[in-house]
Amino acid sequence: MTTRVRFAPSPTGLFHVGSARSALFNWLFARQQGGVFLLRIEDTDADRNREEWVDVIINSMQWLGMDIDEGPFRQSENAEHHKAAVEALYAAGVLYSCACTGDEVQARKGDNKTPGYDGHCRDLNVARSATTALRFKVPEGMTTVHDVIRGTIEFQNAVIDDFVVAKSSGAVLYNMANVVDDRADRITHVIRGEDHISNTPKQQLIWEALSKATGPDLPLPVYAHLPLLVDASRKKLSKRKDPVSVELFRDQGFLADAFVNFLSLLGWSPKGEEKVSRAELISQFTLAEVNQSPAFFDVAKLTNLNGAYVRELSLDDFIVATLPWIDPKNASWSPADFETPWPDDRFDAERYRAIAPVVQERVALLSEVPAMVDFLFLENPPLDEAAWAKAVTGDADAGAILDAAIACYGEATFDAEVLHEKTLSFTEQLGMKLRKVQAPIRVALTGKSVGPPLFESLVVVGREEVLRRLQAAREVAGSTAP
RNA sequence: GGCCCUAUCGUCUAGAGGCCUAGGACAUCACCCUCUCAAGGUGGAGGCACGGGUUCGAAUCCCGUUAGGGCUACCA
Repeated sequence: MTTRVRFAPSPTGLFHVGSARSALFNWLFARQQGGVFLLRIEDTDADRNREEWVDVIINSMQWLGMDIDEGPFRQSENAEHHKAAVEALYAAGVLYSCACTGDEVQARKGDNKTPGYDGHCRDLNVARSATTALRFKVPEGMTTVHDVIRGTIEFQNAVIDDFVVAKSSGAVLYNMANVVDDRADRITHVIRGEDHISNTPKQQLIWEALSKATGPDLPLPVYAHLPLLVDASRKKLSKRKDPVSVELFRDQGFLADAFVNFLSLLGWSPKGEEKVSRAELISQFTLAEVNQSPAFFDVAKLTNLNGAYVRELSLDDFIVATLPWIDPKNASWSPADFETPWPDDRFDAERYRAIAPVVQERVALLSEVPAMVDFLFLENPPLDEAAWAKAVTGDADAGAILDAAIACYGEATFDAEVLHEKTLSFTEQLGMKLRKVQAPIRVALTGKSVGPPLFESLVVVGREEVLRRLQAAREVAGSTAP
């Protein structure tokens, strides 16, 4: 039997990292088993769904490279099947009509310890109407869930209340719709978050009732409940409270491969190195090895991993990957709320390509690139006041250093090696250290005290412009001379 | 409250009774390298929640306690 798994999100908010991790583990498992990965949008709650969230889910999955074999399907499109299944179960006597309102249930419950519905209408044979819901008649006994990750979990049926399967409006609810679809889609493995554990016995009950009432007699799927992803206060990640939307990470310049690799490390670990390729992930992944305790999403670790992936890119790939941040016109997509610090017409692809190799080694996030190369495309790069004050206007030696640099760079060949040597020699003549001498030159050139290696930067900017900037700085430089 | 899940460095994890003086990664600290910043290298600090069993032997198995979390909707 071929493995068939599904990722079944509800489009009720941003696509967050917890959902992405669930999708990933399903996808990895499907790919490894040579199975089928399908996407089912569970949009039966019309009040909470929004079409734009569907697009976000699909776009995010595409970005992460999780290709879907079947779908995306809309659960809402199967409404007739859901209703037919409900009727079949009602006819089979598994369901009963209930006229209780929520308030009535609450009022009767008082401080009763038993949770949920009290079974008030269970044997009342209430006539079905537009104000009655349909409840599942939970049988006596015990329901046992076999979970690949957690082992056997037993539920006394007495603590499972007679849950609603179809609203008075006729709308079919999650537990029912989900099972009907899983059966129709011939799902073999249900891989989802731990927050669904308590739904599982209900779904098993429905599954078995359906097998009996309508057939076919399908075996229960294998269940695997993934540990939750939690926030800093160890609570389940929330779409509302936590800024963890997948698109946000893409917009900050994380690479999809790094992101996927990091996600795979939450609740699971590969043999050996943590940095593993997608192919290796697919071949190594095992559901049974997924651990059982909740994990916190550590952005610092993701960032570090991302840096490693960035450095590993070929020069061409690096340039293409950074296009959205440096040359938006030629990029295939654009990060939200982002503008290059320079006007389009001042961007120069040749210069960017020349500096890119040394920039690539220095960024962890692609979004860090613009600030590192802005001095190439801006006539007057923004000045870091503190750096300027310390290295140029406030340094008594700055004048002498800039004088020497101007004299030297006016004649030297503009080659990084050569400039390095020549600078070293005037540094010695001044009786200083290169560490000190590079500071005012760097600030004069780039406006900042940190950036790409100085000599490469000088070469890319070019003699004429270098001299202009150094002279401008010289005008205001600190000096010991009168 | 009830049911259920979980518990190894700050974080993610390795660990399937002796290989554990508990390993790795990120973060952190120190040093080295160095034109700034990164990267890299070396080293340091840092953990089995607690209490009982079982066993010759427990991070690992059992029980309890504590703590955290999930669910407890005519949401998914």
